[in-house]
Amino acid sequence: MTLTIGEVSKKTNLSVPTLRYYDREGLFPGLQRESGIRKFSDKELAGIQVIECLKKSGLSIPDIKQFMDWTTMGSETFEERKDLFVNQRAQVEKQLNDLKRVDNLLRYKCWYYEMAMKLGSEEAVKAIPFDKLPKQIQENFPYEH
Amino acid sequence: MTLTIGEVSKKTNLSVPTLRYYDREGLFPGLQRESGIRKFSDKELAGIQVIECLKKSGLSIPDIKQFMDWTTMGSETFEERKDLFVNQRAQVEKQLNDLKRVDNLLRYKCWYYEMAMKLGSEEAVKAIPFDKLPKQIQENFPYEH
DNA sequence: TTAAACCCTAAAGTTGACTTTAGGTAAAGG
DNA sequence: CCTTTACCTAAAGTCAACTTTAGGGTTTAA
Repeated sequence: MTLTIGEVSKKTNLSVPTLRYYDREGLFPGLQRESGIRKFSDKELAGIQVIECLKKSGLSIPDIKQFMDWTTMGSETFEERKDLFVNQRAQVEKQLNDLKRVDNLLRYKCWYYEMAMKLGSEEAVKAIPFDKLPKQIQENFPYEH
Repeated sequence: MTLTIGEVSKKTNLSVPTLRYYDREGLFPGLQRESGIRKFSDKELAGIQVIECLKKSGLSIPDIKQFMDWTTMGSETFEERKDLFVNQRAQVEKQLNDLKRVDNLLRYKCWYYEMAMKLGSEEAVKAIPFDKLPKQIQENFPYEH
Protein backbone atom coordinates (compact mmCIF):
# COMPACT_ATOMS: atom_id res chain seq x y z
CA MET A 1 0.00 0.00 0.00
CA THR A 2 2.97 2.34 -0.32
CA LEU A 3 4.46 3.82 -3.47
CA THR A 4 7.95 4.99 -4.34
CA ILE A 5 8.54 8.55 -5.46
CA GLY A 6 8.77 7.44 -9.09
CA GLU A 7 5.40 5.72 -8.92
CA VAL A 8 3.79 8.76 -7.33
CA SER A 9 5.35 10.92 -10.01
CA LYS A 10 3.71 8.87 -12.74
CA LYS A 11 0.38 8.84 -10.97
CA THR A 12 0.26 12.57 -10.30
CA ASN A 13 2.23 14.05 -13.19
CA LEU A 14 4.42 15.85 -10.71
CA SER A 15 8.13 15.41 -11.44
CA VAL A 16 10.29 13.47 -9.01
CA PRO A 17 12.31 16.60 -8.14
CA THR A 18 9.08 18.47 -7.49
CA LEU A 19 7.92 15.80 -5.04
CA ARG A 20 11.31 15.92 -3.29
CA TYR A 21 11.06 19.69 -3.19
CA TYR A 22 7.60 19.51 -1.63
CA ASP A 23 8.92 17.09 0.95
CA ARG A 24 11.84 19.40 1.72
CA GLU A 25 9.39 22.27 2.20
CA GLY A 26 7.46 20.22 4.73
CA LEU A 27 4.37 19.45 2.68
CA PHE A 28 4.36 15.77 3.69
CA PRO A 29 4.55 15.78 7.47
CA GLY A 30 5.06 12.27 8.77
CA LEU A 31 6.11 10.83 5.42
CA GLN A 32 7.59 7.39 6.09
CA ARG A 33 10.95 6.10 4.89
CA GLU A 34 12.49 2.66 4.63
CA SER A 35 16.29 2.69 4.66
CA GLY A 36 16.26 6.26 3.42
CA ILE A 37 13.68 5.73 0.69
CA ARG A 38 10.40 7.62 0.78
CA LYS A 39 7.24 5.53 1.06
CA PHE A 40 4.14 7.39 -0.08
CA SER A 41 0.79 6.19 1.25
CA ASP A 42 -2.83 7.12 0.54
CA LYS A 43 -2.44 9.89 3.04
CA GLU A 44 0.21 11.58 0.90
CA LEU A 45 -1.74 10.98 -2.31
CA ALA A 46 -4.76 12.71 -0.78
CA GLY A 47 -2.37 15.38 0.46
CA ILE A 48 -1.16 15.99 -3.08
CA GLN A 49 -4.74 16.60 -4.23
CA VAL A 50 -5.14 19.23 -1.56
CA ILE A 51 -1.75 20.76 -2.32
CA GLU A 52 -2.68 21.10 -5.99
CA CYS A 53 -6.01 22.59 -5.09
CA LEU A 54 -4.57 25.11 -2.66
CA LYS A 55 -1.83 26.02 -5.11
CA LYS A 56 -4.36 26.72 -7.84
CA SER A 57 -6.35 28.80 -5.40
CA GLY A 58 -3.29 31.02 -5.06
CA LEU A 59 -1.72 29.80 -1.82
CA SER A 60 2.09 29.79 -1.46
CA ILE A 61 4.16 26.75 -0.48
CA PRO A 62 4.90 28.07 3.03
CA ASP A 63 1.19 28.67 3.61
CA ILE A 64 0.38 25.19 2.38
CA LYS A 65 2.98 23.83 4.80
CA GLN A 66 1.21 25.72 7.57
CA PHE A 67 -2.03 23.96 6.65
CA MET A 68 -0.33 20.58 6.49
CA ASP A 69 1.04 21.16 9.96
CA TRP A 70 -2.46 21.99 11.19
CA THR A 71 -3.73 18.66 9.86
CA THR A 72 -1.35 16.89 12.22
CA MET A 73 -2.75 18.72 15.22
CA GLY A 74 -6.26 17.39 15.65
CA SER A 75 -9.44 19.21 16.53
CA GLU A 76 -7.78 22.25 18.07
CA THR A 77 -6.97 23.54 14.54
CA PHE A 78 -10.34 22.83 12.84
CA GLU A 79 -11.22 26.50 12.89
CA GLU A 80 -7.95 27.65 11.32
CA ARG A 81 -8.33 25.05 8.61
CA LYS A 82 -11.92 25.98 7.90
CA ASP A 83 -11.05 29.67 7.78
CA LEU A 84 -8.25 28.92 5.33
CA PHE A 85 -10.62 27.13 2.96
CA VAL A 86 -13.25 29.84 3.29
CA ASN A 87 -10.63 32.43 2.42
CA GLN A 88 -9.25 30.51 -0.53
CA ARG A 89 -12.76 29.98 -1.82
CA ALA A 90 -13.26 33.73 -1.81
CA GLN A 91 -10.01 34.11 -3.73
CA VAL A 92 -11.16 31.58 -6.29
CA GLU A 93 -14.52 33.31 -6.71
CA LYS A 94 -12.59 36.49 -7.47
CA GLN A 95 -10.38 34.67 -9.95
CA LEU A 96 -13.45 33.18 -11.61
CA ASN A 97 -15.09 36.57 -11.98
CA ASP A 98 -11.92 38.02 -13.37
CA LEU A 99 -11.54 35.21 -15.86
CA LYS A 100 -15.13 35.55 -17.00
CA ARG A 101 -14.50 39.19 -17.82
CA VAL A 102 -11.38 38.16 -19.72
CA ASP A 103 -13.44 35.57 -21.56
CA ASN A 104 -15.97 38.21 -22.56
CA LEU A 105 -13.33 40.51 -23.97
CA LEU A 106 -11.75 37.62 -25.88
CA ARG A 107 -15.14 36.62 -27.22
CA TYR A 108 -15.60 40.19 -28.44
CA LYS A 109 -12.17 40.25 -30.06
CA CYS A 110 -12.84 36.97 -31.85
CA TRP A 111 -16.03 38.41 -33.27
CA TYR A 112 -14.31 41.70 -34.08
CA TYR A 113 -11.57 40.13 -36.19
CA GLU A 114 -13.93 37.70 -37.84
CA MET A 115 -16.01 40.69 -38.94
CA ALA A 116 -12.90 42.61 -39.93
CA MET A 117 -11.95 39.73 -42.22
CA LYS A 118 -15.44 39.59 -43.70
CA LEU A 119 -15.77 43.34 -44.18
CA GLY A 120 -12.16 43.97 -45.15
CA SER A 121 -11.28 46.60 -42.55
CA GLU A 122 -11.48 47.39 -38.87
CA GLU A 123 -13.13 50.71 -39.66
CA ALA A 124 -16.09 48.87 -41.20
CA VAL A 125 -16.51 46.88 -37.97
CA LYS A 126 -16.31 49.99 -35.81
CA ALA A 127 -18.90 51.66 -38.05
CA ILE A 128 -21.56 49.08 -37.21
CA PRO A 129 -24.12 50.82 -34.98
CA PHE A 130 -24.53 49.33 -31.52
CA ASP A 131 -28.07 48.06 -32.09
CA LYS A 132 -26.95 46.11 -35.14
CA LEU A 133 -24.37 44.10 -33.15
CA PRO A 134 -25.18 40.50 -32.23
CA LYS A 135 -26.89 40.26 -28.84
CA GLN A 136 -24.00 38.26 -27.37
CA ILE A 137 -21.69 41.14 -28.25
CA GLN A 138 -24.09 43.87 -27.13
CA GLU A 139 -24.49 42.30 -23.72
CA ASN A 140 -20.79 42.10 -23.04
CA PHE A 141 -19.57 45.10 -24.95
CA PRO A 142 -16.11 46.05 -23.65
CA TYR A 143 -14.62 49.47 -22.83
CA GLU A 144 -16.22 51.51 -20.09
CA HIS A 145 -17.63 54.85 -21.32
CA MET B 1 -5.88 64.18 -25.06
CA THR B 2 -2.54 62.71 -23.99
CA LEU B 3 -1.50 61.59 -20.54
CA THR B 4 1.86 61.37 -18.81
CA ILE B 5 3.11 58.06 -17.48
CA GLY B 6 2.15 59.03 -13.94
CA GLU B 7 -1.41 59.79 -14.97
CA VAL B 8 -1.71 56.50 -16.80
CA SER B 9 -0.32 54.74 -13.76
CA LYS B 10 -3.04 56.17 -11.55
CA LYS B 11 -5.74 55.38 -14.08
CA THR B 12 -4.69 51.79 -14.66
CA ASN B 13 -3.13 50.78 -11.33
CA LEU B 14 -0.01 49.71 -13.18
CA SER B 15 3.15 51.10 -11.59
CA VAL B 16 5.23 53.64 -13.49
CA PRO B 17 8.17 51.20 -13.76
CA THR B 18 5.80 48.57 -15.12
CA LEU B 19 4.58 50.92 -17.84
CA ARG B 20 8.18 51.79 -18.74
CA TYR B 21 9.00 48.08 -18.78
CA TYR B 22 6.08 47.39 -21.13
CA ASP B 23 7.28 50.18 -23.39
CA ARG B 24 10.82 48.76 -23.37
CA GLU B 25 9.40 45.38 -24.33
CA GLY B 26 7.64 46.90 -27.32
CA LEU B 27 4.06 46.75 -26.08
CA PHE B 28 3.30 50.32 -27.17
CA PRO B 29 4.37 50.50 -30.80
CA GLY B 30 4.22 54.06 -32.05
CA LEU B 31 4.01 55.62 -28.58
CA GLN B 32 4.64 59.35 -28.98
CA ARG B 33 7.13 61.44 -27.06
CA GLU B 34 7.57 65.16 -26.53
CA SER B 35 11.12 66.17 -25.65
CA GLY B 36 11.79 62.67 -24.38
CA ILE B 37 8.61 62.38 -22.32
CA ARG B 38 6.07 59.68 -23.14
CA LYS B 39 2.62 60.85 -24.22
CA PHE B 40 -0.04 58.18 -23.80
CA SER B 41 -3.16 58.51 -25.92
CA ASP B 42 -6.47 56.63 -26.06
CA LYS B 43 -4.77 54.14 -28.33
CA GLU B 44 -2.36 53.15 -25.58
CA LEU B 45 -5.11 53.09 -22.94
CA ALA B 46 -7.10 50.69 -25.10
CA GLY B 47 -3.84 48.78 -25.64
CA ILE B 48 -3.39 48.39 -21.91
CA GLN B 49 -6.85 46.82 -21.63
CA VAL B 50 -5.87 44.28 -24.26
CA ILE B 51 -2.47 43.68 -22.65
CA GLU B 52 -4.12 42.97 -19.30
CA CYS B 53 -6.61 40.69 -20.95
CA LEU B 54 -4.02 38.72 -22.87
CA LYS B 55 -1.80 38.49 -19.80
CA LYS B 56 -4.62 37.05 -17.74
CA SER B 57 -5.33 34.60 -20.52
CA GLY B 58 -1.79 33.30 -20.07
CA LEU B 59 0.12 35.01 -22.88
CA SER B 60 3.75 36.05 -22.31
CA ILE B 61 5.09 39.57 -22.84
CA PRO B 62 6.95 38.64 -26.05
CA ASP B 63 3.81 37.07 -27.47
CA ILE B 64 1.82 40.15 -26.58
CA LYS B 65 4.46 42.25 -28.35
CA GLN B 66 3.95 40.06 -31.41
CA PHE B 67 0.25 40.83 -31.33
CA MET B 68 0.87 44.56 -30.88
CA ASP B 69 3.14 44.48 -33.89
CA TRP B 70 0.38 42.79 -35.88
CA THR B 71 -2.01 45.59 -34.99
CA THR B 72 0.30 48.04 -36.79
CA MET B 73 0.19 46.01 -39.99
CA GLY B 74 -3.36 46.36 -41.28
CA SER B 75 -5.63 43.79 -42.83
CA GLU B 76 -2.89 41.35 -43.83
CA THR B 77 -2.64 40.20 -40.17
CA PHE B 78 -6.36 39.93 -39.37
CA GLU B 79 -6.18 36.16 -39.50
CA GLU B 80 -3.19 35.88 -37.17
CA ARG B 81 -4.89 38.18 -34.70
CA LYS B 82 -8.18 36.32 -34.84
CA ASP B 83 -6.39 32.99 -34.40
CA LEU B 84 -4.56 34.36 -31.40
CA PHE B 85 -7.80 35.36 -29.71
CA VAL B 86 -9.47 32.06 -30.57
CA ASN B 87 -6.53 30.24 -29.01
CA GLN B 88 -6.45 32.36 -25.90
CA ARG B 89 -10.17 31.88 -25.48
CA ALA B 90 -9.64 28.13 -25.50
CA GLN B 91 -6.94 28.57 -22.86
CA VAL B 92 -9.28 30.62 -20.72
CA GLU B 93 -12.06 28.04 -21.02
CA LYS B 94 -9.58 25.47 -19.75
CA GLN B 95 -8.58 27.71 -16.88
CA LEU B 96 -12.24 28.28 -16.03
CA ASN B 97 -12.95 24.56 -15.94
CA ASP B 98 -9.92 23.96 -13.79
CA LEU B 99 -10.89 26.70 -11.38
CA LYS B 100 -14.42 25.38 -11.10
CA ARG B 101 -13.06 22.01 -10.03
CA VAL B 102 -10.86 23.78 -7.50
CA ASP B 103 -13.91 25.67 -6.28
CA ASN B 104 -15.81 22.41 -5.81
CA LEU B 105 -13.06 20.88 -3.74
CA LEU B 106 -12.79 24.03 -1.62
CA ARG B 107 -16.55 24.02 -1.14
CA TYR B 108 -16.33 20.44 0.06
CA LYS B 109 -13.50 21.25 2.44
CA CYS B 110 -15.41 24.18 3.90
CA TRP B 111 -18.34 21.91 4.59
CA TYR B 112 -16.04 19.17 5.91
CA TYR B 113 -14.40 21.36 8.55
CA GLU B 114 -17.64 23.01 9.51
CA MET B 115 -19.06 19.56 10.18
CA ALA B 116 -15.87 18.49 11.95
CA MET B 117 -16.29 21.45 14.30
CA LYS B 118 -19.95 20.60 14.92
CA LEU B 119 -19.37 16.89 15.41
CA GLY B 120 -16.05 17.23 17.22
CA SER B 121 -13.93 15.01 15.00
CA GLU B 122 -13.02 14.29 11.40
CA GLU B 123 -13.87 10.63 11.91
CA ALA B 124 -17.48 11.57 12.62
CA VAL B 125 -17.64 13.47 9.33
CA LYS B 126 -16.12 10.61 7.39
CA ALA B 127 -18.62 8.24 8.99
CA ILE B 128 -21.60 10.05 7.46
CA PRO B 129 -23.00 7.77 4.74
CA PHE B 130 -22.95 9.19 1.24
CA ASP B 131 -26.73 9.46 0.90
CA LYS B 132 -26.93 11.55 4.07
CA LEU B 133 -24.58 14.21 2.70
CA PRO B 134 -26.08 17.51 1.49
CA LYS B 135 -26.93 17.40 -2.21
CA GLN B 136 -24.41 20.12 -3.02
CA ILE B 137 -21.70 17.92 -1.54
CA GLN B 138 -22.96 14.69 -3.10
CA GLU B 139 -22.94 16.22 -6.56
CA ASN B 140 -19.38 17.42 -6.34
CA PHE B 141 -17.88 14.79 -4.12
CA PRO B 142 -14.09 14.84 -4.54
CA TYR B 143 -11.61 11.98 -4.86
CA GLU B 144 -11.83 9.70 -7.84
CA HIS B 145 -12.56 6.08 -6.90
C1' DT C 1 17.20 79.42 -5.18
C1' DT C 2 16.19 75.62 -3.55
C1' DA C 3 13.29 71.91 -2.72
C1' DA C 4 9.49 69.04 -4.29
C1' DA C 5 7.50 66.54 -7.79
C1' DC C 6 7.62 65.11 -12.03
C1' DC C 7 10.10 62.91 -15.96
C1' DC C 8 14.16 59.89 -18.01
C1' DT C 9 17.79 55.64 -18.61
C1' DA C 10 20.58 51.56 -17.75
C1' DA C 11 21.56 47.98 -14.96
C1' DA C 12 21.19 45.18 -11.09
C1' DG C 13 18.15 42.82 -7.84
C1' DT C 14 13.94 40.16 -6.34
C1' DT C 15 10.55 36.43 -6.05
C1' DG C 16 8.54 31.82 -6.03
C1' DA C 17 8.55 27.53 -7.66
C1' DC C 18 10.77 24.68 -9.54
C1' DT C 19 14.87 22.26 -12.32
C1' DT C 20 19.43 20.90 -13.05
C1' DT C 21 23.84 19.32 -11.76
C1' DA C 22 27.17 16.70 -9.39
C1' DG C 23 28.12 13.05 -6.76
C1' DG C 24 26.83 8.89 -4.37
C1' DT C 25 24.17 4.25 -2.76
C1' DA C 26 21.57 -0.10 -3.63
C1' DA C 27 19.07 -3.75 -6.04
C1' DA C 28 18.18 -6.42 -10.45
C1' DG C 29 19.21 -8.49 -14.88
C1' DG C 30 22.36 -10.42 -18.45
C1' DC D 1 31.09 -8.44 -12.76
C1' DC D 2 29.13 -4.75 -14.71
C1' DT D 3 25.61 -1.93 -16.40
C1' DT D 4 21.12 -0.10 -15.94
C1' DT D 5 17.68 1.81 -13.20
C1' DA D 6 15.80 3.94 -9.39
C1' DC D 7 16.67 5.96 -5.24
C1' DC D 8 19.23 9.78 -2.30
C1' DT D 9 21.36 14.82 -0.98
C1' DA D 10 23.07 19.52 -1.31
C1' DA D 11 23.71 23.30 -3.92
C1' DA D 12 23.51 25.99 -7.86
C1' DG D 13 20.81 27.53 -11.80
C1' DT D 14 16.54 29.10 -14.32
C1' DC D 15 12.57 31.82 -15.61
C1' DA D 16 9.23 35.59 -16.17
C1' DA D 17 7.75 39.71 -14.79
C1' DC D 18 8.60 43.04 -12.38
C1' DT D 19 11.05 46.29 -8.92
C1' DT D 20 14.77 48.80 -7.14
C1' DT D 21 18.78 51.53 -7.39
C1' DA D 22 21.72 55.03 -8.98
C1' DG D 23 22.27 58.83 -11.52
C1' DG D 24 20.51 62.72 -14.03
C1' DG D 25 17.27 66.45 -16.32
C1' DT D 26 13.14 69.90 -16.13
C1' DT D 27 9.36 72.50 -14.33
C1' DT D 28 6.65 74.61 -10.47
C1' DA D 29 5.79 76.88 -6.04
C1' DA D 30 7.41 79.12 -1.79
